Amino acid sequence: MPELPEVETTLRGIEPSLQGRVIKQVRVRNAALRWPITREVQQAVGQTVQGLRRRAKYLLIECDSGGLMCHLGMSGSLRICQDGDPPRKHDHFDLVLDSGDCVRFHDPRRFGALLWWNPPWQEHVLLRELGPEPLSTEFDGSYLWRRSRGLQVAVKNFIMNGKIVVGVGNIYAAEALFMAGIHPSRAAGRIALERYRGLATTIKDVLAHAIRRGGTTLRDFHSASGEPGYFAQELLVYDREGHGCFQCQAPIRRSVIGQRSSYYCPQCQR
DNA sequence: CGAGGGACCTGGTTGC
DNA sequence: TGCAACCAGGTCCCTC
Repeated sequence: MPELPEVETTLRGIEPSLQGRVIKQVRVRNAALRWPITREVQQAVGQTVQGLRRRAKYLLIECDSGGLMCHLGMSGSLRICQDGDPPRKHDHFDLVLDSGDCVRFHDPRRFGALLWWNPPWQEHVLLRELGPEPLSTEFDGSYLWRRSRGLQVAVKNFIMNGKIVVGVGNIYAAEALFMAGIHPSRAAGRIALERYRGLATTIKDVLAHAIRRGGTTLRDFHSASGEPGYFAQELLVYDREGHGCFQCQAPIRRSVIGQRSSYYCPQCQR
């Protein structure tokens, strides 16, 4: 479900309910997420939420000292409800606030995570080695070009590698490569600087545009308020196998690259 | 070091 | 209708 735009949409949705509130309770119904939820997260109890931020696809809830860190994995979502609303299946934890609101985490596949971090969050082991944010100025074509020299890996895997750049998931990798006219299985080290300039631009464009649209809803993504995202209607290649390319009418192809489905136009992408 | 594959989970869809 | 196979938005970790 969640790529960077969906995480950003979620953050914006829960922020008004969390900002400045005291966390009264961290209620764990099922600790068996990607990593077991530990007792450390109870340090949040009694602390005031100072702010929310996103790093890669991690949501950080900054408290007075330290904070919580949540990842939505493949199928996770956070929504605001009232403490006392009956939990549904797969509602694994709640952050109960002094307002009576409750931030509720739902995740059928349980690839998500809830962790505690001690400051500075930048040094957390899961965040320390991450590449730049795609929407930052340090991420550009020359950065991609520099990092890719000598690499044989497919460019699609390259841009989905969080040590290179964060937040580019399977959907938006396919979309950005199509818009840049680059074949997803081309070796990353065999792409010229000019083409990387184009790719960095399309990555920024597709992510920024999807955020404005409230994320992509393919199956079940809903924002914190329950609204679906509206980007799915605008996908150019993702999940369009056999349908005509919007640019040249050739049938869109699907192939597996790095164990993930990859969609591309065999005519427009080289 | 880079590249590739398995692992973690549940549920929806597809095809026999 | 039943059941098995396959597929899914992420990413860490192991092996070669």
